[in-house]
Amino acid sequence: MAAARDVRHGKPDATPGHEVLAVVLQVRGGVLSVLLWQRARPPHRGKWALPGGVLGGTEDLGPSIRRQLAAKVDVRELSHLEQLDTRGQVDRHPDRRVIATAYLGLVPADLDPDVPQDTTWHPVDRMPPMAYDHAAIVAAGRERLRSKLSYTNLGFALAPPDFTISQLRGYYSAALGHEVSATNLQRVLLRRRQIEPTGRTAPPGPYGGRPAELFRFRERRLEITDGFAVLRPPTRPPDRPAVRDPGRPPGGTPRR
Amino acid sequence: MAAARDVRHGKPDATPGHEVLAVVLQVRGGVLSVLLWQRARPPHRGKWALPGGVLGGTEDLGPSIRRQLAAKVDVRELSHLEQLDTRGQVDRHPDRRVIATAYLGLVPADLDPDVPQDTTWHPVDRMPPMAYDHAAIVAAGRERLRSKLSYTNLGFALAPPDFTISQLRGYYSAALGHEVSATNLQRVLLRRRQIEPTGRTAPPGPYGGRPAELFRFRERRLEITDGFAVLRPPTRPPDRPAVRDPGRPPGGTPRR
DNA sequence: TCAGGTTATCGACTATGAGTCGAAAACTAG
DNA sequence: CTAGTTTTCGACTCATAGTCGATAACCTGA
Repeated sequence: MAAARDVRHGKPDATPGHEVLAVVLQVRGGVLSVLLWQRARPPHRGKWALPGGVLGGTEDLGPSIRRQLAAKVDVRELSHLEQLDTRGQVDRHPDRRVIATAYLGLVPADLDPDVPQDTTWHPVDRMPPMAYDHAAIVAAGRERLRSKLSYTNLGFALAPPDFTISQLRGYYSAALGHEVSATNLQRVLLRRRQIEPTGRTAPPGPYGGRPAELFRFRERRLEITDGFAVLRPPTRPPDRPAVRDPGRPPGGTPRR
Repeated sequence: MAAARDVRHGKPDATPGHEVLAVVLQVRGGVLSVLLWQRARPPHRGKWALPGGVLGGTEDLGPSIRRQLAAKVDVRELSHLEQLDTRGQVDRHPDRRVIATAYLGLVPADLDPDVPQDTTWHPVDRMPPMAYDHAAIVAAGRERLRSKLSYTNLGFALAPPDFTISQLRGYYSAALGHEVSATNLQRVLLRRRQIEPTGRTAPPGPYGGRPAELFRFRERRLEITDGFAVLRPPTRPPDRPAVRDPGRPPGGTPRR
């Protein structure tokens, strides 16, 4: 691979091109999936690629990725978009030098956005043959999501506006790749004041069962959960009234 | 500022240039400082800028920032280097479109690398007038350092090979911006197995006092501290299939 | 040599948040 | 009403972090 460098790029001082790409993730049917389109033309004909394209000459990075994404999916359904990293390997593109800035996009579960013919969702655990270095970029996106679920409220971007704890558990376990306890998830997210009950309930399942309460995220923009940094500042002064169990008002529990 | 866009950039489809920049941080005299050089020529003559420069035509991003840094500081003294983010605002450079990929570099305390005439260290809390958007990039670098100190072993990049807990406390509090308890720091880093005693001690201070034990970091490459992710996988006991099965055997899918 | 001052280390205690488990609640179907 | 199902919640345990004070190990000066 490195051997190809010297012969492949004729113009050493040519300004490299710049493209933007996006790893768009969604939990679909309980499985974390990524939006890919299949290339119809060389290079990498037939392989699957991330949505994206070359940066416009007067276009900022963020607006550019939104514009490119609009060709593959309704951008309004994106619940989150953040920059991932930038890759400049000389040989990452076979024809010419292209620097790529990758983004991570998220779509709430239960949505099924219209996509073009060449575009489909693929479970991240069963990726098709990928073009360029896009497989590595997807891996970076998964990792970013996984880690941010721990110390931010990013769950809001995976979940629809209202959800039960069971559903939320499904989104988290799909994104994290391991089982998540519903009890613990609820307690943790309530304590962090990320979610709150809506007061309504979801209809019971086919076999009955207690109807699940519906919750929502208090905030649908990214916030880092404070209080989880280690080596905190010394005893934070009486700034915060010591968050007490926000869950229930005094007389909450039903009869006996 | 946005009003200037349309008149300033004549060639809408011109390929933008690409540069790399680095926020190089070091704790100097107990104060977190950043390496800056003063521009001798317009634009932004006299203002201070981050080390960096345009990306070579056959140069990867990482090698490029190392090459550019070599002009300002001995790169071999860098204890850490990682990509920060990429900025493509059309008007971030007054003359032409330049996309910048920023890096975060760290130099261990107690080193005093040779730097050119135009280059000096500046306490991050007293920044001089900055060129371009470099002030914002420095802020991003500080934040990255601060946050990674909490959940990685990045402290190794701030500290010299051997150090006392007191010294280490100084590096951490300078980088974090608040006091850090030596007792707690030692216990936390020992438990995470980030540091270990060398068996030697440092000479006592001018007023005597118990000589401090010397410690070192076990690993001088970045490692994320596991066990601090919230919502961990379920206590992985001895065996356990560990395989998630979205579809449950007994029940069917939710009713319709 | 010893008393007093200085700095580092360490153990004990407390606080907080997370993981586990099982009982009870609230439904459906027959 | 009973049996089966699913959700909710309290009580417990565990792990890690923050605080405080006692003790150790060194210095200087009388």
